[in-house]
Amino acid sequence: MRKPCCEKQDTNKGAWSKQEDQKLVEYIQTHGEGCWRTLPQAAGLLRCGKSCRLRWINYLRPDLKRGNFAEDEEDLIIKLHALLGNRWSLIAGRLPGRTDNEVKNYWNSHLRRKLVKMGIDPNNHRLSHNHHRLPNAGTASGSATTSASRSHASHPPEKIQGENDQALSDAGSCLEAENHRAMVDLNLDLSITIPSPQTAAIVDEEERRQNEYTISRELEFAPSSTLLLFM
DNA sequence: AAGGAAAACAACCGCAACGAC
DNA sequence: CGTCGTTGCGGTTGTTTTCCT
Repeated sequence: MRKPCCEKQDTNKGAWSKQEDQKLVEYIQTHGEGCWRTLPQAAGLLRCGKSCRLRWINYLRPDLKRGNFAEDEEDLIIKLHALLGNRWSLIAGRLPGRTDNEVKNYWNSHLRRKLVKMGIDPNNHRLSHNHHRLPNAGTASGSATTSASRSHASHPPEKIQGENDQALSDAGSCLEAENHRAMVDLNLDLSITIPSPQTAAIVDEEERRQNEYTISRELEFAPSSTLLLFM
């Protein structure tokens, strides 16, 4: 039986105090990021390691860029979401100074609504049925509509199988055809190397990982501006 | 000014991946 | 090669703030 990550009875929960923040920052500045499990005790914090890690990554790290998202950041998030789905850490990785939690929250509170207003289904980045042609859709935040309207990318190609098994099983086989089509669309819109649609439908776990790697690599090396050009 | 609703933000939880042994 | 411990991720919930009536 695995031990829980922290002893529940002796840990603080909820908002962090200034003193706690200070202890954590000082400890990490002195010792660096190390074993999160042992860090709280070493730093004299009554927190579980997970909580410390989250606090550091999301709020205390010196390289964080706080404040409002710029328009180009918004744009990039939308486009990356269309490509990657809810993989916030990957998306955040393309936005210097932003954390996955921040991006996720911003998506849920701002961008999701924004897309809905534009007549775009934020789940799949396609035009909603009741907005077959929205005069200005796609102007406000760039050309998200372009790919969004044609792709079914909330389940990005490389995660069609596996990660979304439950959703897929619910949707049934017709969705596979839909996803299948999305892959073709992605190829058209995003210029991303994806295995042929024929193999995609039956891609196994290993191939899926491989695809994921391919896309990750492309994102890793493609400058943001290049991505913008594609979308 | 007060109260309720909505939005925004912060943090927790559970699970999966990964590495060490 | 299997098991275990740790870390990281994504979903979700709780709290605070802002807006509206």
